[in-house]
Amino acid sequence: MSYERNGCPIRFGLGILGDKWSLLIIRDLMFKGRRYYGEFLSAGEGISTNILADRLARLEDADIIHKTPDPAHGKKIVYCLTEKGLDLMPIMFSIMDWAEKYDDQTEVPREFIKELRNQPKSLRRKILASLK
Amino acid sequence: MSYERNGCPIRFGLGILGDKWSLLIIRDLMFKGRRYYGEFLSAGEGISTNILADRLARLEDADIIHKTPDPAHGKKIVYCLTEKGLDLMPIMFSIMDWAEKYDDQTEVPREFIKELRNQPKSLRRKILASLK
DNA sequence: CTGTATCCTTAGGGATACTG
DNA sequence: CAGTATCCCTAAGGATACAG
Repeated sequence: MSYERNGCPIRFGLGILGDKWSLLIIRDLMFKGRRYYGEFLSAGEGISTNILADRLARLEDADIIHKTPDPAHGKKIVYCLTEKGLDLMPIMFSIMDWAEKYDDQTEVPREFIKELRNQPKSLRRKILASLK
Repeated sequence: MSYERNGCPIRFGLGILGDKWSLLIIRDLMFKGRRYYGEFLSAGEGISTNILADRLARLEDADIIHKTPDPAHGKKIVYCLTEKGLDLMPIMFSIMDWAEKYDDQTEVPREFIKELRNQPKSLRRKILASLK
């Protein structure tokens, strides 16, 4: 009910963008080198455990993120962006551009983001993997 | 509470993207030639009058849209995008690209959208004004 | 035609305690 | 550490009637 997609790309996009938390999680994965449940939790945004777990599950269902057991630490679980998730990057960049122009509180993106932007897609994943 | 901006462009963007209706109204203004309250209402999305009025007011507060009395018809009111609103276009395009790639229900954007995309920004407004 | 006002329902989400 | 399970509360939003 309320809003079905039926062929509109904007409505489709709103399925992922149209809530308060998903895009922040994606941002953390994409630009901040956060990869663990605990890192999202303590990111200072104030998301609560149940909501975080719910969004992670939804994003995984939508094939935007992917979870794997951390090879290094036995217990931990690592989240990473899928191809589909990485392909959200142009949206992120265009939002950043807009905010940079119209929000005086927005800081200029960090250097590595500018750099990232100029790389071919194939290199972006490597750059992200080397973060932090 | 909950989520303040303090310098993050994504959080800033979520002010417009992070709800269910605003982006659909912007889409209607930007690509569908809808300009009147009544046209938004009967767009088939099922928005109700109070919500529509509220979103229009918010978008106007955010300087994304602008309302003027219709010079032609005495009673009507015309909504249009401001410069700031028009500058959301790259975000729209990037969402469309993503949806076109990953949503099999999404139809290829109509020809004029492709055309619009290739125009310099200065011409886009004119093209939009001639819509419908 | 463009909204307000009201009422009511539901979904989102915070807090907290608990589990594998 | 990575979640579930509750409980509860608020804000979002649908329906409808009414007003300028």
